[in-house]
Formats: sequence, C-alpha cells, structure tokens
Amino acid sequence: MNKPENKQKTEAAAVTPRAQDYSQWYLDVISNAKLAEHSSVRGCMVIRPHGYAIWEKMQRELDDRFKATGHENAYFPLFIPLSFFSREEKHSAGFAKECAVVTHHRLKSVNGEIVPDPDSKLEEPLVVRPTSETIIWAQYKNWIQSYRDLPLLINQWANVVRWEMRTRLFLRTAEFLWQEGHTAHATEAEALEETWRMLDVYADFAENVMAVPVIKGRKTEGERFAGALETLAIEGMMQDGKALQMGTSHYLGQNFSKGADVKFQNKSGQLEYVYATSWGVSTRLVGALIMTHSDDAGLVLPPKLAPIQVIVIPIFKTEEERVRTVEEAKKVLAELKALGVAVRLDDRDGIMPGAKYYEWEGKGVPLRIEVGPKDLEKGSLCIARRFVPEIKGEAPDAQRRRRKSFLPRAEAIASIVPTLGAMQQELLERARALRSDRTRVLDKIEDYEKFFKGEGGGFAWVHWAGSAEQEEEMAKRFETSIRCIPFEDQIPAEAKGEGLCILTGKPSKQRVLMSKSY
RNA sequence: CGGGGCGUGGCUCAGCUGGUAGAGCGCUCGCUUCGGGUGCGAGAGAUCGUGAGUUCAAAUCUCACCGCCCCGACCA
Repeated sequence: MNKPENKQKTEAAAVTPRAQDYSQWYLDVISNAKLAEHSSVRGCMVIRPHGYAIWEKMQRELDDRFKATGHENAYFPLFIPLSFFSREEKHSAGFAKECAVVTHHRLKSVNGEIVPDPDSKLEEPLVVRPTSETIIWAQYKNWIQSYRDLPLLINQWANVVRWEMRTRLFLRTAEFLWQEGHTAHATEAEALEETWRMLDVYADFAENVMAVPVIKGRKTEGERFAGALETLAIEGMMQDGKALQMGTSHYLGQNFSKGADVKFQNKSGQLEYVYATSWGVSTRLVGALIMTHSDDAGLVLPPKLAPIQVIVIPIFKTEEERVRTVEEAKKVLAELKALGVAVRLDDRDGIMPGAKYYEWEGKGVPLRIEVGPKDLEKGSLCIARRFVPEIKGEAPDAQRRRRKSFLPRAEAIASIVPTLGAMQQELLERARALRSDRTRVLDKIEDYEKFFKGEGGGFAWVHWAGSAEQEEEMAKRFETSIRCIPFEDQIPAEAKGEGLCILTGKPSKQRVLMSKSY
C-alpha cells in the first residue's frame, strides 16, 4: 500500500478494500500464472464453497420462478459445430470475436512435450458455447412440427465461455455460470409476452431476493443482443454510481427459427416459422450482490442469500465455561435449525471473541448470537446485527451499541426470523436510498457534464433524440451510455413527460436512463 | 494489438549507488488473554518470473522472453 501509484490493485468495482479481501472467502480470480505457468486460461472465476452456496440459493429462487411460469429445465451440448454457429448471421458476427474453438481431440508426446496430435485434427472445429441459441435451435427443429408442440418453454443451467479481451473481477470472467431460457411460440404476441414476463421475473428476483432495486427497460439498437429484435434489461446501480446490467430478456422474432429452419403447422395447416425468446442471468449477480451492499467493514449479504444467516459464538474464559457455553450454543443452534435458519457455530478456541466478530462481519453474516457466562446466568442471549438502518450524524460507537441487544432467551430465539426479514427489507431500502441520492433529472448538457465529471455521477434521466453517432459522442465525452429506454412505469414522476433532447434540442417523447456502466 | 505500471515466503510489501534475502499480516507450538482485533516467546515457510550477458560476485546492472495489473478497442 506504500506505492499505490505503482501497484494498481485489481479495482474490481464499487467495493471497499476490506470487502474485496473478504470476498476471497467466496470467490477467487485466478491469474494465468497461478493456474499454470504457460496457461492461456485467464480471468476465470473460482467460486469457493460459500460463494457457490450463494449461487445455489440464487438458482433455487430463480428456478422456482421459472417453474411457476411454466418452464422446464433441460441440457444441451457444450460444443457447437462451427457450421451451426454460422446459421444466424448477426448472431455469429456478434460473438465471433470471443469464441474458444476446439480443433483437436487427442494429445501426443513429441520430444517430451505434450502437444495436440496433428493426426487428431477435427474435420469441423467445435465452438465452446458463448451462448446456446444455435445448438438449441438445431434441436428444436426436431421437436417442433405442430402448433400443438408450442409453446416450448425450456431453461438450461450451464457454463459458457466468452473470450473477452479484458476480464473484470466479479463482473466479466472468461467462463461463467448462468441460466439461459430458450422459448418457442406460435405467435409474435405470445413471444413478446414471454419476453416481458421473464424480465419481470428477473426484476422481482433482484429486488426481493438480492435487495437490489432495478430499472426495467429496452436496450437501444446498439446495445441489443446479437440477433435479437428487442432486448430488455434490468439495470442496477452499484455503490460507485455505475450501472450494471443484471439480466436480459430478448425477443428474437423469427431470426433463429429461420436460421435453423424450424417451422410448425398452424391450425389452418400452413407452415410458419416459430417466434423465439431467450433470457439469462449469470454469476455476475454474485458480483452485483457484493458491489451493492458491502461497506467498510466488509461484505454485507441479504439474509435470503446468505449461506450463513446466523453465527453463534460462545464466550468463555475457563474450560468449565467453555463446556457450558458451547453446550448452550449447540442448543440454540438446534432450535434455530428447526426454524429453518442457516446457522453455524464458531467454537474455535484460542481466538478472541472480538476477532471472531470482525471475521464474520467481514464475511457478511447478517446476525450473530453471543452466548456468554452472563447469559447463562440471566437466561438471555446477545443478538448483534451486521448493520442497522443509518441515523445521520450518529457516532460509530453509538451505532455499534444500537446493533447489539440482550434479550431473554425465548424472545431472542423468536426474534431471529423476523429480524432477518426486516434486515432483508432494510437492505433494499438502503440501496434504494443510495440510488435516489445519485439520480438526477437533467435538461442541460452543462449540468450533465457537472454531474458526471464533477459530482461522481450516477443515474441521469434525460431526454434523448440523438443518432447512434451522437450516442457515441456522449460516450466519448462523458463515458456514459443509454442504459435503457425505460418502461413508462419505471420513470419517476418528476422525470415524466415530453421535452427536448439534452444534446440536440430535438423534441423527445420520454426520458432515457443515462449512466456510466460496467 | 497500442499506451503505461509491475513480477521477492500463503498475502501486502522493503531491499537506494552489486557482496548471494527482510518486515508486517497469516500459519504451527507453548504460556497468557477471552462480552469488540490480548500480550510474550519459539518455529515452519523463498532455487528473488524464466533464460542469457556483464562481473571475482547479480534480487540488484544489460538484453530477450514469459506472465500479471491499469487505460483503450470488445462485453453479461
């Protein structure tokens, strides 16, 4: 830290140094050198067990929502024959620059060095899926003949590889886990409805599970998914004011069904191409979670996604006290487990209680229960929250005191579940407040410049009627882009209505969301 | 690929003008301490990114290569 100007740390994102340190309990980003001396694998995310537990919880919540909207899970191949990949022109052009390609199927030792066996060259190279539209639609051709086969509503949980030129901790790794939904419909209206429905599912998940408020809207043509007619997205704001695209839902029209020649016979016996959608969210959401809620003390996790919701810490001096407090802690543990709380005991000896507090707070555990000799005497428990709603101007000491409460045992146990629920809500409100602090309704380009260059930026609601080139100009001048053209109901009251484009002065029907982004 | 910055124990780094390795954190052991990061002592752990060159002598100087990080083009 002595020479920050020399050693630029991986500036992952809007995360404090401590939060970044503790995030290593959940995630590692392995560098090339660490993986293997001459490896070409770079910027891959290693998800440690606790990080994976977060992803598993996300999966479960999302999967429930997918099932509730009539979807089923399936699995398709990792490898896509090159020829499949080139069936949809725009799509392949969009992904061509970032594909890993398999060309051989065997290794050989030549002069003690292991190399791909030249004799094992594949007739047709295989592309490691950057997304699965092409191979899935190749299958759909076999599955769809009649209107009775529609709609086909399928989701896949998988890994994909995108060979980005530059990767970014948490947000853009070369390989990532995600889910991709791929649906086929008889009519455009039905496909569009699906596209909108799944965006709502994502928005609901972001807000109610991740406690990250999002803006729903349409992407501009330039930011659309390669091959889509319409791309919808949810945009969240990270703590540094930058936008993060947290999920997308695409209306693909007949592009892919035409590319893969997927036709169905409608009720009147005519052949028609089906209408398609695709939608996805990825492990990027784990990054979004960390970047949205963390503070100076480390990570903060919403109770609904915390792998450990409650940490129980016995406090003891003597062996006799250790036995008694651990015994009580185990009882507390069992009672909370019975209530469905994800709870863990930290009875490590030789580590001071204070050190444990800091450690678990850094790791984002929402609640801590302390079980000490005094509690045994009084029949009480100490409950400490990872955070409490902020009071402006409050001293850190006072806040710390407010975080702790001593309650009669039964009352304490009974309070855990409601408290977790309250904390979940408080996080969402805190994130909303932060976002609203950093959101402006702007009409003059000078104010825009001041906001993004002087005040650190955030979300700006502005009128826009510029061209694609003028969007580019905005990107060059301010490093901002149109994050989305929001749905009508997403625009705050003070930003509604018609006006004049902030750059060109041309009339505009509604405001768009502008921001710097990840 | 272009422009910058860097490669030294697990981590963060020190080691200026050459004399062949240090600290803090972490880890192990012992005592001490334990309701917000105890203190003390002992210990394990590094072929200084790789290769060549200069030199009696290279972590240090030269060159090449490899790799990483930051900025740009790309992007969930």
